[in-house]
Amino acid sequence: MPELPEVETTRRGIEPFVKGRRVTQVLVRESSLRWPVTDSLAQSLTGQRIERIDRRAKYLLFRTGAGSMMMHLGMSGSLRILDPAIPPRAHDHVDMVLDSGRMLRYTDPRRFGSIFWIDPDSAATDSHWLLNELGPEPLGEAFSGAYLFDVSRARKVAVKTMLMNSHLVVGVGNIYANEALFAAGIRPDRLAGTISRARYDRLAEAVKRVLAKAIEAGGTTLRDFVREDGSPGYFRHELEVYGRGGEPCVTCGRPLREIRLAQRTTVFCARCQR
DNA sequence: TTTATAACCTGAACGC
DNA sequence: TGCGTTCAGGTTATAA
Repeated sequence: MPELPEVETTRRGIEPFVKGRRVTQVLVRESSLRWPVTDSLAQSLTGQRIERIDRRAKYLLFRTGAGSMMMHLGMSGSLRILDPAIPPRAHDHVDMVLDSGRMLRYTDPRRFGSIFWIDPDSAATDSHWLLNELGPEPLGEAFSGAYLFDVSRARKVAVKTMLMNSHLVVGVGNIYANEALFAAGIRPDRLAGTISRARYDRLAEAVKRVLAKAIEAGGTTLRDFVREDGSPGYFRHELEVYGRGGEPCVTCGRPLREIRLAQRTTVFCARCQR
């Protein structure tokens, strides 16, 4: 499920219940996620106080004085704040009981997510091997039209594929890549190296706008993280192209085209996007 | 170095 | 109703 806005919404949703709390018990029910959840997680995290939760790309970093728990939600992961007495259901893989009497529960049917313990030095500098080659945050100042123009010059790949390359910019998944390219009026299959600086300015601005709007929309659902039923905190996207192949373009009314690009469903308007 | 493809899993939706 | 097929919002490893 989660793209960057959902991960950020998750962070904001659980932080009030987790920040400042000590972890009294860690229960790993299923350790075979994207990478194995090792014993060091429970050993190191138990007894620690979580000082804050940061986000880098789609990773959540639970900071403690002794290191950090680094978590990725993969394609189907979610977190909820629950009463520890609530029995686990299928795919509830990890529980973290807090000294508040509540519990943070990790659920992930497809098990594409991951949970690591990282030592204090790596945690302080974000030098973990999964973090240290990531591109800039899309909502930060380092991400701009000038940056995109610069990194695209020698590339012979479609602009949408480049936008989803986490080494160049993090957090732009399939949904928001489609949406941002529509907003910027750029065809997803246009080669990255052939797009002008001015158009990259529009694209960078569109990426920021689309992501910020989605994060804002997530704000209305924060309370869902403490509900027992249903999946937490995800919101209905207001999407203009994704999932709408064949339907009329919201701008010109022509049917939206759907193609496969780098194995991912890609939707665009052949008239509005050039 | 850049790009393409396979792989990790399960579940939902769809067609027959 | 049941079964097989396809697809899913992520990311890395490996091959070309």
